Amino acid sequence: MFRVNKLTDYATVVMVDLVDANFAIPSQKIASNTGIPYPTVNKLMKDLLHAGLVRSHRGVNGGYSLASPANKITIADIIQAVEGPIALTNCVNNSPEKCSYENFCAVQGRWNRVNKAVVSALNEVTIADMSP
Amino acid sequence: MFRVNKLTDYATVVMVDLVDANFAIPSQKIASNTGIPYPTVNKLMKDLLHAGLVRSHRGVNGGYSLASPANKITIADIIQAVEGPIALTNCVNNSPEKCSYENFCAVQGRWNRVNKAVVSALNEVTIADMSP
DNA sequence: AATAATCTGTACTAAAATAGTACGGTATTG
DNA sequence: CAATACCGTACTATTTTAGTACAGATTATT
Repeated sequence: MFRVNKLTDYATVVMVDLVDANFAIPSQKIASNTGIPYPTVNKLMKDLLHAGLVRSHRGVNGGYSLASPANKITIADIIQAVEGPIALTNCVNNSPEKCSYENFCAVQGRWNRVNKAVVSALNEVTIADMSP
Repeated sequence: MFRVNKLTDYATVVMVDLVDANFAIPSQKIASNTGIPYPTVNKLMKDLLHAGLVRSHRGVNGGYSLASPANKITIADIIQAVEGPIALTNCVNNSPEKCSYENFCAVQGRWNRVNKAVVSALNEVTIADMSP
């Protein structure tokens, strides 16, 4: 099935929960707000942090907040944060792997166009759009 | 990783191999043309046939041919043929499954917009575009 | 300075989806 | 009627994803 990871789905819910928050929200709170299990929220936050989509604050009153305005963070950003580079097939330019048929394949290079179209579609929707 | 199945990738190669063919091409021939293993080609052809993307002819001189002009068959068609309905998450309208958080989820319904954008991106590229 | 709250990194396990294989059966042509 | 080629189902192995655990690091508050 052609779909995003369940974790990516969760990640959008988490990100939407951070929209309009004035203070940092701890994982524990995010978990109870969203219904996503606490350990899973923790795992997600690490990925979102590494990708620079959220900021973290440790210690008492710590937690997470968005690193940019909600209308600047797109679905493509979230997918990339959780799943890595968007490469629909191995023969797409930014794929982390190589295609073994590359040399004689009839479609070589042509997936790039498809990939670009999908990435721009995913870049058109922001978490501000996803927020109630 | 956000990607199409390997089989979908193969399927585009197979479909491109059928573009400009004047006669039905047997699986065996498709396999040797493309480098995709024969049993895998067989499996693919069944899916493509069921989806109505190719026509089959049994017996001597049988094989497969495109069911429509190459510029009418899109990448979205092929993905759907091999992987089923395109539903990026469970909370998308045409998803075969249901989301268990549905009632209180903050993003409920909003993935539909993303899904639509992706589907139309995938419908803009045809196998004629993918063909050398 | 001590304490409690909270993030952070790594590694492991379990579950699910995908890829690949096998084989007996059916239709068509010559 | 024999050779060619499709067709349906079901199984197995592999890979990917999801979920869990836990020890360590940092900070605000008292």
